[in-house]
Amino acid sequence: MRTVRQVARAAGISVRTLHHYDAIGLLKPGHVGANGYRYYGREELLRLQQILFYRELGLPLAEIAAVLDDPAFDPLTALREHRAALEGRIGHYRTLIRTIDRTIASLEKDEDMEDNDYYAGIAPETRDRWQREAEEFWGKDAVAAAAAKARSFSKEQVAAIQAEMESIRADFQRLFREGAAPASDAVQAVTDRHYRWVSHSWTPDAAAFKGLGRYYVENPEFRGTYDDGELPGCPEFIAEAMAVYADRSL
Amino acid sequence: MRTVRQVARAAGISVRTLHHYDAIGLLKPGHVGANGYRYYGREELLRLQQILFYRELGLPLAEIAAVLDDPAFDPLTALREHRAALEGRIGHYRTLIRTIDRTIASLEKDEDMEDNDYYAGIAPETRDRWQREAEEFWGKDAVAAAAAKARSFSKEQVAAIQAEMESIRADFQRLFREGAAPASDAVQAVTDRHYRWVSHSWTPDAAAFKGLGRYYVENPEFRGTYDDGELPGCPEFIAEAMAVYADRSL
DNA sequence: CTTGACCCTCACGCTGCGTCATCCCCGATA
DNA sequence: TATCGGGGATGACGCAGCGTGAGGGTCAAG
Repeated sequence: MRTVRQVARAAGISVRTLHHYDAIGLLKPGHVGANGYRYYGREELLRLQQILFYRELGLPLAEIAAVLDDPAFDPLTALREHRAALEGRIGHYRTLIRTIDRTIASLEKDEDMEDNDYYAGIAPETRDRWQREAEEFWGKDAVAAAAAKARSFSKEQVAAIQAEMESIRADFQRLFREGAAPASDAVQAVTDRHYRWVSHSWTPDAAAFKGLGRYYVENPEFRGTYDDGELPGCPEFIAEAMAVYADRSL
Repeated sequence: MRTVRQVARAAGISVRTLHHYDAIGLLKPGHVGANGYRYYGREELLRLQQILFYRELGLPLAEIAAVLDDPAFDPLTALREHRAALEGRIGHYRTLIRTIDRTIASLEKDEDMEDNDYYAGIAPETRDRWQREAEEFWGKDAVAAAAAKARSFSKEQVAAIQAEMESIRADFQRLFREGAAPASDAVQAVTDRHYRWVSHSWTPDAAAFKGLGRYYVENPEFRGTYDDGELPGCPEFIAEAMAVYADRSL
């Protein structure tokens, strides 16, 4: 029969943790003295070792309780699910790291750039053509307003915005390759980010957002941006996702 | 001037989130009406875009506030630190996954095994090699005695013992990462647990315990167990702790 | 009997909102 | 003008897993 402190020292945890485990019913002391003192026996120590093992693996305490208390609950299943969850997190973090790398790269480049232009790095004649096309599509005023707004961003903001667009594009392409449905949650989530991205310089309504989607399909320049020469149908996929998004959320 | 709902829809976040950002001072409305209504202008929307961008990268809100509010605070630095933190988490998760894989393997093997073998889940040829190496190191008799003792445990005991070893290993690695001294109380406490763990099947004297430490350093199999491919020096650290322990307590 | 070392029970804090519950406000309609 | 529906606002609890006091009994030793 060991006291909380003795158990805590032996197991390398805190007394508070034992209190907590007792409170949530994960590990109750073998005996409780008349004075309220907790006493732990061999059995509890073994259970504690099990708990700490699973905890080390990152399983939530509730899962641990389920594994230990429900004999029908298969630890193999629990571990495999947990493993999958961990891999998912790793993938997520890797995506974040890639985006950060791109942001860092463009921030570093930006430091020796003078103006804050979204389209820095793109040939002037191309930019002019884009502008003419955009004006035809949405009107001169809208384009001018968007451009003015764009110029108001700081270098960091521009860099962040560029990086975000790269990330969105990559996500769209990945989902397209994976065969996701335009109306699926995953695709719609990316579409939402895309909508917010567009909103940096312009706040389109449902019709305008759908129009932008069609623009991606019809304009060869944009097609090339999204299909990368090897993803035919990707622009249509994105346009469809945008149409769904517009109908649902705008 | 947009209301909370309008901003929330446009940005794809919830009204509650805006309330929250206001409460913690991350994003305050441009104006607050006499009725207490929050109104957001262009400036606030721009700031919100920035916030959401960094949030996607996984930066905590406090960090975001620092980046946006302190002009002296370099976003490059913040991003690089965050990147490093993400990589750290990835490494941690990978370690967990390896441990889980080992556990799954031993659980699976255990199911069609009759005897309670410590090294369930490890390929027979590997076990044989370990055995030969151990016999060279400590002698045939000692190894045979240890093996016999090991077979006397129940399944639960074996599981507990395995769990304890995992826990000890994790503690050693953590302490090593934290830069603890081999002779420090914390490290010696874990070393004591390790000594007691070893004693399950074998009661080494001071010289033998030190020898086991050297074995951890020299044997690539054990090195890999302790340095996990990213903690070079960890085996030496443990060996040193064991030597100190042996001199002091054995 | 007094320490000093332990034990106990609250209970807030941290992260980032989700989710009610309760109540106020505003524009449009009957 | 009374009313109603769609917001808007302010608490406040909940979640995960304890850390960290606060305030107050208990116990063994001197």
